[in-house]
Amino acid sequence: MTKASLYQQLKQDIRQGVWPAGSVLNQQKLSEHYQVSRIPVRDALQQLKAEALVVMAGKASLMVPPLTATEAEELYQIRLQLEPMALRRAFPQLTFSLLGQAEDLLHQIEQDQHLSAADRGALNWRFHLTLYQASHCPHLLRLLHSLHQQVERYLGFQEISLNYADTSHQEHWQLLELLRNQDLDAAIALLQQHIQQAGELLTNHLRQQPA
Amino acid sequence: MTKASLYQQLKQDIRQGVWPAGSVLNQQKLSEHYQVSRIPVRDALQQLKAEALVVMAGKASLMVPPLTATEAEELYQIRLQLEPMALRRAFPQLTFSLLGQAEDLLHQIEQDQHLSAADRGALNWRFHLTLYQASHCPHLLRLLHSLHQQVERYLGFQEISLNYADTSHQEHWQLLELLRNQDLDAAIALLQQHIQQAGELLTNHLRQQPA
DNA sequence: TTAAATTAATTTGTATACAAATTTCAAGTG
DNA sequence: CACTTGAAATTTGTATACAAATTAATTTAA
Repeated sequence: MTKASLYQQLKQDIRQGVWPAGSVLNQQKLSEHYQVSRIPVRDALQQLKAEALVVMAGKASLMVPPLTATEAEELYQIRLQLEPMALRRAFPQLTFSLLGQAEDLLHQIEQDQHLSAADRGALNWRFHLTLYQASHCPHLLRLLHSLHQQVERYLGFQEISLNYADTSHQEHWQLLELLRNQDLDAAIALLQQHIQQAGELLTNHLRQQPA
Repeated sequence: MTKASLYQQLKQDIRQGVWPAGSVLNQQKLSEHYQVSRIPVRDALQQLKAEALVVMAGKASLMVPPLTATEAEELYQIRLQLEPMALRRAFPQLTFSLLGQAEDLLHQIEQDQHLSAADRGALNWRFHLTLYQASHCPHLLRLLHSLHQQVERYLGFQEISLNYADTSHQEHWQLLELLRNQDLDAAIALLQQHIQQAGELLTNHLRQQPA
């Protein structure tokens, strides 16, 4: 387990619930679990801490942060500001190649029958990122990636993905169509509605099933 | 030099140009300079890396990132989206106590005669933060803080601060006045103009004096 | 019984030493 | 002369050991 991959692995394990929300992550436990010394564990934790994927719990201990409905709403409000901005800045530089790549991802989601909710979520997000990448705004993309990671953990639940998967997927096709037709305003409007809806779904879920 | 303070110190030293843009930060050099072992240096660097206050330079080395005019513009565009949002969400929860605190900061800027450009910049930012804090949006505040840190390094230059200091300061008083009068829309409009102007000043400076 | 204080246990923070990787630089080749 | 190649030097990555701090458990006092 090399350093970069320990960071990746730990992040993935947090995402997948190996270390659930509220877990206190102590260095020795982690170093034993991943069969490395505490030093690379510390390195990974420092990075995760700076990204708010783990948070302080007390004076020195770190934990996987529970996400409240209020926080989720906040995160989606931020995305509601930034993702349209990313799309607007990407729009003039969208190539056929890029739109094709995005379309490929949508086909992939349709074809792969045995896709877990998590995997489908990852592909959906890659669809968004593929479009945004044309903006050539590294800081904006970094922020969006970071914001997405903070909620990613909660997107696998049945209550969220069930029934919504289809709607969301159809909206992705619509978005692609609007972009192909050079209708930026409509695309932005659709994107905003898309994000708002996803946000409401998550916050409602969190309000019903706190923690 | 304890761990948290090494992180703070290193950040401050980057801000103040001890390690200028483009500098490669190697661990041994830093550990000797700060009289600590490489371990706390690594911890601090990991955190700074995750905040984009240092960036990879090659496969393993880290450096203080130069800021291009394009990036500065990007960062200010992001702030232009998020700071109005922060003010909007803060507005209903702004107390007289908080507005008083903000006013105190403005008085402090006026009274302290021998204030460096950096110190004045820090107080100005604390003025903004004081208002935004009423929003009770931890993630938004964290982002804004992070965004500000990325440009802070460049705000001390004469070309930027000279002449603009007065304008900026007056706008802060205006902003406070509008908030006291419960005129949110005007406050937002002023804030947007305020940020835009600051952004243009910095990007123009960077275009003239690259690196 | 509760709350504060003290001690014991655990956990984090740091230094040193060594392994693995990267970077540099010089020699060799076309 | 540019371009590889390869070894030397530097630098980063990791393990172990120990110091300092935090957390917990236990005792003591109100």
